Amino acid sequence: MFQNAARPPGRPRNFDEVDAVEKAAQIFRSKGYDGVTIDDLVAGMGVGRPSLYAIFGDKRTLFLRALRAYAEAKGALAAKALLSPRTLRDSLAAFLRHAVETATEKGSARGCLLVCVAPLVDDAEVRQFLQKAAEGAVALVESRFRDAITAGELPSDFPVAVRASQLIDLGRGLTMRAQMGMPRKTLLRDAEEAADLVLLPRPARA
Amino acid sequence: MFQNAARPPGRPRNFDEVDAVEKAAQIFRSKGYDGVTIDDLVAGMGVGRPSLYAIFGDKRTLFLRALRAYAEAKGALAAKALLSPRTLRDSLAAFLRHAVETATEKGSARGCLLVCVAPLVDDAEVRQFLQKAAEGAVALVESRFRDAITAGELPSDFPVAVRASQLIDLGRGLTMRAQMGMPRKTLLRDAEEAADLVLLPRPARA
DNA sequence: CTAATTTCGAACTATTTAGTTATATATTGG
DNA sequence: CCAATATATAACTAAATAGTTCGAAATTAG
Repeated sequence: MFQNAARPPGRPRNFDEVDAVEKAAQIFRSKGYDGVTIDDLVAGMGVGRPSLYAIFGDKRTLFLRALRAYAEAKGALAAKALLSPRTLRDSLAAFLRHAVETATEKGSARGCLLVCVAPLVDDAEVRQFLQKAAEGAVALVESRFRDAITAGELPSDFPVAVRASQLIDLGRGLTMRAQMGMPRKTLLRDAEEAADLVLLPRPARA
Repeated sequence: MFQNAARPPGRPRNFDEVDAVEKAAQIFRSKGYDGVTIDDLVAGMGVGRPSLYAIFGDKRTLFLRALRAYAEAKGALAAKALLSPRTLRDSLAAFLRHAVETATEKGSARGCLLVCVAPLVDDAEVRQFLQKAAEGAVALVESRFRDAITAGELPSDFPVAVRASQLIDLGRGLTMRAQMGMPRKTLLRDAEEAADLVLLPRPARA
């Protein structure tokens, strides 16, 4: 009863659907939304033009799907970097390093689909998704801060919400700079500095 | 001898060149580079199509000109916000508030041509310009920090370069969030928090 | 008023692009 | 082998787009 992958009737596809969506995400990441033509997608995904329309719908629909897949994958990796057992300082640094590394990978487009290209897409559903994703990222960092408070790594009055949002903003800044061509080495150094910054204690009250 | 604006021969233009470039910048800002068609520019700039080509060249050339004009105007305002006589804390906050306000102006596109759209343009000259502009912004903040050290507002070992770069990154983050539709009120609050953050003293050495 | 100059407006051409259709091909099930 | 199904390849259509051309209009100079 494990043979649930019975081949469906009809000519088999000569591409993998999940893989094709991943490729679409990379195409959008490197050319932006408006810069991508259907021909770019047909060529880059290895899917015939009629199949593309039949299976993935139009460009907008495909973009949304690629965006969701990208965000899910990236979110999982980011959570792993942030939540693996380590000191708080190292968690935050690992989180930012991961952002820098994916944004400066050799042989792939610079930048990030979520940070650099999706915000420019003029579409309500995309905007809504981005807002949710951003909220999720902040909440993840915030929860890491709270764990640190519980573990006694941070004082209980540490401003978790503010600092979490600031860490994400600093990560966005690093990613934007990656997109602009700043070298990885510089950005990795700045990632460490950013992790230090958001952990600075508030000055003692008067 | 002040009549140096002698009318040139030929039919006079019925648009102002500087004003048209400004309008072009707003069109690019609201639709991105690839999203803008020549027809968009013709309609939005109030310039006839053949005149547009004759006077401004093709889309890429016009974009570069619009970008330079936008950056110059924005840079001047940012410098004014940053360098007007006030406390350091208020200078930084004013700088970030200004970024938030222009990125969330009613009746105009959200975001920023420099932060949100130009980095996605796949063009060496644009990239080079952006790098210079970013360097300039950091240098401006850095020099404000140095003034503050001279004025005794900051300790002489304050890490001016690192914190200046971080302030710009935080500003980029705020601008990206503006583009994503976050309300001005929230962003203005976060601008204040960001100004406070980059001024936190380093912990006393052991 | 005439000639020269420059812009304007509209139309035109060639190219690119989105989306569809038609036919051939590969597979399952009987 | 035959019918049914799903995909692949290529060609097609209609629309959008970039860039140009051409005659009319507005101005200066003589």
